[in-house]
Amino acid sequence: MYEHNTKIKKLIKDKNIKLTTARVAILEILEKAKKPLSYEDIKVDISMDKATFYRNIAKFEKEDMINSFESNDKKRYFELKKEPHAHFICMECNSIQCIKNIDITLPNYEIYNVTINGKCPDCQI
Amino acid sequence: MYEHNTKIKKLIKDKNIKLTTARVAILEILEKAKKPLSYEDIKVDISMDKATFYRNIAKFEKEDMINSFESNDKKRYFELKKEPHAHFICMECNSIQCIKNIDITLPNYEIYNVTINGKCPDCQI
DNA sequence: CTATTAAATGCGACTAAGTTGCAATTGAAT
DNA sequence: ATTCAATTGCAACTTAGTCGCATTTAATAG
Repeated sequence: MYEHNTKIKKLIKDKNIKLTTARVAILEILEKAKKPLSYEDIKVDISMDKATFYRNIAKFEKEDMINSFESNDKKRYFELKKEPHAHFICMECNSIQCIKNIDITLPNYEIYNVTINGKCPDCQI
Repeated sequence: MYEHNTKIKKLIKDKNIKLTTARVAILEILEKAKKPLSYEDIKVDISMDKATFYRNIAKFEKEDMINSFESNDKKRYFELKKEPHAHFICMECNSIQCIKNIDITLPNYEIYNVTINGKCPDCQI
């Protein structure tokens, strides 16, 4: 059905959730990608029902394993949670870029996610 | 049909778009609100077809009169464009707050919009 | 190793924000 | 007042994401 990978398996086992092929597959793709992916994106690589995908994503978010945000194209994008960073979304070409050299703090607020919308260097006239 | 207001009328006339009652009504409500509103929000005050609302919003955005962003509840929120500022969206209570004392610049990027997701002070345990 | 059972999967039907086509209406300009 | 393009409102549509339910799978106990 899907490929396997011991590192990813450990990641799942460490949380107390069931180790399933679908979960391994999702996390493996997210790790390989090294950029946020949507359901449409993962579907290119593996055929998985969207209900399964989104239900697992919900579980991963609850277990604090992934981040997500909505892009310009109305789709949610997901990535493995590593060092916190912001995302830039270009409103011209819809590309998504991870922005690491920015950090935002607001006293008394807990910040999960920062999204910056605008025009990327490539899309300036 | 809707209320009128000379200040808003001027705002429309200054762009080269038609002055219609729907447009006056939308801008007037956005101005009164002083916070971003969704279609659902404006519909509480005036009965306007959603196609009319969204088509006018699209025109306002094209004319650079308003800002918009998507909140946690999957709805788009709109506000009159004034001083640039970020928005904080609480993922617990879905409230939206304007954050003025933050400014983000990225060399070679044009930034339209910054959204911060997290937990607001009221929602910390 | 097999039986048990709670959790996970996949399918199809559904939801809801936003979009589109089109006929009727309105507002700016002559 | 007349004209004509732009705008409005309705209904039908689109589409990402959700939900119910019957079937399958993974973890555990025996």
